[in-house]
Amino acid sequence: MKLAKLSVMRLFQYKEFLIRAKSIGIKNLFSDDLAEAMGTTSTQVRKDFSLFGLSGNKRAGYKLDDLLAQLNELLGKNEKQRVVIVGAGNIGRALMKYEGFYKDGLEIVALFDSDPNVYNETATPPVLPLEHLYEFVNRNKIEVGVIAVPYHAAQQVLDIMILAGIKGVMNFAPIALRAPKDLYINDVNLKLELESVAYFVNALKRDRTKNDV
Amino acid sequence: MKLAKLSVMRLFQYKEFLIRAKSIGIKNLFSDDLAEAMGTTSTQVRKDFSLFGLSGNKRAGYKLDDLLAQLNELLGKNEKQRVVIVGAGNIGRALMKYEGFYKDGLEIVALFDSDPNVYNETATPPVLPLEHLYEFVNRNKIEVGVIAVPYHAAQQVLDIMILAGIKGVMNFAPIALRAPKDLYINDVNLKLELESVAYFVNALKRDRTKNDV
DNA sequence: TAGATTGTTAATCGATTAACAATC
DNA sequence: TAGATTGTTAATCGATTAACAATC
Repeated sequence: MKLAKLSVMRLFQYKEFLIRAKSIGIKNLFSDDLAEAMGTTSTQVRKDFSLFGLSGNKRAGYKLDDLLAQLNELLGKNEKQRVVIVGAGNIGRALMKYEGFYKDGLEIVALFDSDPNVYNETATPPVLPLEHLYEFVNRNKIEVGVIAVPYHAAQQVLDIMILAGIKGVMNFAPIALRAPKDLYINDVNLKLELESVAYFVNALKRDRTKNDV
Repeated sequence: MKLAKLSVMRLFQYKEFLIRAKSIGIKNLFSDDLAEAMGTTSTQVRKDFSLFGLSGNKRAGYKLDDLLAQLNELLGKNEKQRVVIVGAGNIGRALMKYEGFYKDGLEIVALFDSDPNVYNETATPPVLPLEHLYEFVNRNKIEVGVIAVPYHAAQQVLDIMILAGIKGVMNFAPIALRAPKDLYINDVNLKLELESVAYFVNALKRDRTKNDV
């Protein structure tokens, strides 16, 4: 299957919206309704669906329950995905505390850190010594990891993860990680994202000023 | 100026790398060195530079100090950008505590929340009542805001921000916000990012299984 | 000079958007 | 049926990559 990363991301968002729509009693909708809610176009919606074989009815649009069932199937809601987080700093702990994961099939099973002061083996999820990372991941066959450590530690953590069997990583460290091609890496750089907002605000302001003159 | 969003993002990353390189005494480098460090190609690096008029020397590559100075100029390091965060939950507080912002020109000047239990007017930055958002932003001419509230409150918060004069927003709420075109919005959906990692891990596994058969 | 590197133009790739036939 | 909506094919757009001339 082709990756079509951006389409997949939107499928997750359609799903999110459909769950909300269902909760307020909606039973059927058109691609236009979805587009409107998502801030995209109905063409985009139908294109995404077409890519993944999701189909509706040429007269009555989409049946919400059917669509949702198909999306759940496609996106693998049914398989729980267990996740470890390395780094119990600000970001690691924020993710740990986020309650929204569980109902969508994501389970944070443990955090790891190198600082003994934050160990907490009896918490849920437990915060464990970094040295246990390999063994924990390997024994529990964990496939998804989050790297939320300072940049100078990130590559080292990733190397352990790979050895232990991790197949996909969400990386918050602001560094280009080296990894084999079959590892899926998703870099998220929050400082960069915020910096870019500031940049574009300034850039647009300059533009406006220029055009005013 | 064209937006070239992805190029701008990379410029910030080049800058980050140059600062580290400088700290270990490097004085000159080639596009190839930058590419290697960033996990991209030298063509990409030179293309990015070319887009923004950054030039090197056809024989000796780039002088680190010059390049850094030009990048700082371009990316506006010199203007401090003040930022408000709305929502003092997990994400809002994690961002607040992040120390890396200040040295790159970003200053979190206040958080806002609707829960009186988290108010703290004397902290740095202070956590203030949401009702003060409009007045604070307006009076201090803040232009950048972060939305880190639950999705059902996000649009409301954005509307206040816009009225108060905010021009760019980093939005963590998983919802498509409605806003005039001249507002710059950067959506960051952490759950979605993690879900997609899990998805691609499964998808690639399926692929591999299929090919093995 | 010969070799290495930059900077730019052209080609390719992937994703979005437009157009429109099929059909309920 | 006529009108509305889907699903797909073609066109466009933006970003990346390849090719290569310029030149230090």
